Amino acid sequence: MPPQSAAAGDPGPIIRQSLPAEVATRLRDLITQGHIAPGTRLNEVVLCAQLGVSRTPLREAIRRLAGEGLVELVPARGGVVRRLTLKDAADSLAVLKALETLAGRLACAAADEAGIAQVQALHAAMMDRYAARDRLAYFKLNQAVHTAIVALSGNETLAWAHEAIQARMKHLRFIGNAGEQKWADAVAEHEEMVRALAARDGDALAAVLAAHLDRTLERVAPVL
Amino acid sequence: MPPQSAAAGDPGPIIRQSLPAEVATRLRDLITQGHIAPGTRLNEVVLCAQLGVSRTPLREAIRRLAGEGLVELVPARGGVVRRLTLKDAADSLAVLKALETLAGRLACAAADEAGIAQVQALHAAMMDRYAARDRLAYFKLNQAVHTAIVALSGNETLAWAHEAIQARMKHLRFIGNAGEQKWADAVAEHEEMVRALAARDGDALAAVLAAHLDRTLERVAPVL
DNA sequence: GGACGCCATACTGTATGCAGTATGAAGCTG
DNA sequence: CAGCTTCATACTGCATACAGTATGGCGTCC
Repeated sequence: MPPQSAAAGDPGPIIRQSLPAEVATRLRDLITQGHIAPGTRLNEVVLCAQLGVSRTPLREAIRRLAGEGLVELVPARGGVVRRLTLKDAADSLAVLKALETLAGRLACAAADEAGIAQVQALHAAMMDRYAARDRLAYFKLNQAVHTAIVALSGNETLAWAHEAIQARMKHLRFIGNAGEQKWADAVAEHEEMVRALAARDGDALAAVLAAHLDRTLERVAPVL
Repeated sequence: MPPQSAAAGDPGPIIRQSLPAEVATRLRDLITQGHIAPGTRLNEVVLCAQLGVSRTPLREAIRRLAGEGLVELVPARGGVVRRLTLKDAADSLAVLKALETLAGRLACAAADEAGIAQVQALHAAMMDRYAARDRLAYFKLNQAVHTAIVALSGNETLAWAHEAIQARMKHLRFIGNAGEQKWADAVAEHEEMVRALAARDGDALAAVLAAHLDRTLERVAPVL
């Protein structure tokens, strides 16, 4: 969501808030979008040249991703991109279900009108990208909707945990959106979600979110 | 749980699996046990001398703790020990409640006899330390019981998230155990937990865990 | 011919040097 | 005397050099 200021490879000219954070974001994208395959060793020198930074901030970024569970740190061999099993996906989705269910109830109780409007705006933007069949943008807005709903709960720990676990699943969700019917189903479920939120019906929202995540497992299972 | 081999300050003689990990553990203990107060800036050079390591692994340890949410990383000022507010505690406990509730149900359904026996053994050990009023050992075994129950669920993501959030609360729980009555209540609730687990009554276990965590908030609230 | 052991290589892990920046104190001015 | 500016200091963030270790190829021995 935060605009990556220095997209080019050369040393950014403007102010930057945190180099390792930025590097981590870029690396994360590289992994989730499949440019670095699961099981691949992250060669530090190569990535240094590729991302235009030195080893120190790169290493910190790798550790950060390791903390999120995207890469595994094996001693004396560095970081390797974590390979997700079907069980991993099922586990993560089960936890996401518990978290989003809770978040949904809290959001309906605590959210202000502006927050709900913001979710609706994100949803509308997502529908727009869906209509245009812009998968990458749709994908990002999809995640943003879920994140926004969780944020509405007002529970920061909840948001933190959700973000961390969602990050692990990004790759799966990204490649798992194939199939016109599945995609349409997911979109329909999102419609329901936003309706339930607008009506502030916590139970309904929780139910829809739970169902949505169950279906998500079915949608991503084939790729594993 | 893993035995810290090189407890002394000098460079460890034997094999070590990962220096930053070990440093992170020691730093974590320092923070959770209150030797470093919340709000304190982590001066790298001082801690280097204190822990007997160089800046690089220490920095990595600090980043690791930042990833767990124990310390906050402010640009150009390094790491400061995070100060928990009442809201933070309430938020974390709400999430723990969702996680442990789920874990309890899964554990009752999936655990094998050996696993249940192990939890019972930990509980017995905890009761022993309670009888001896050994607060530090009780505290650690208490955490271990919760962790073991979550592990019995067989859901690795769940275990990961639980561990991460529990780490943030360790300090609070450590200083929040004051008061003989509160302590006795907590122990009684633990008795119930283990009984429900042994009976494989998922609903009952979930209910007890939920109540236990609600009470935990009441127990730690006074210190905030 | 196959298997074991040795050696060269490449990569990670650690230490240290250097630059940028925030901070606090001292001096100056209104 | 108060407030502001300026400068010195100390600390973080980054870069790079060094050391330790796993790995893959090659030669040798059985």
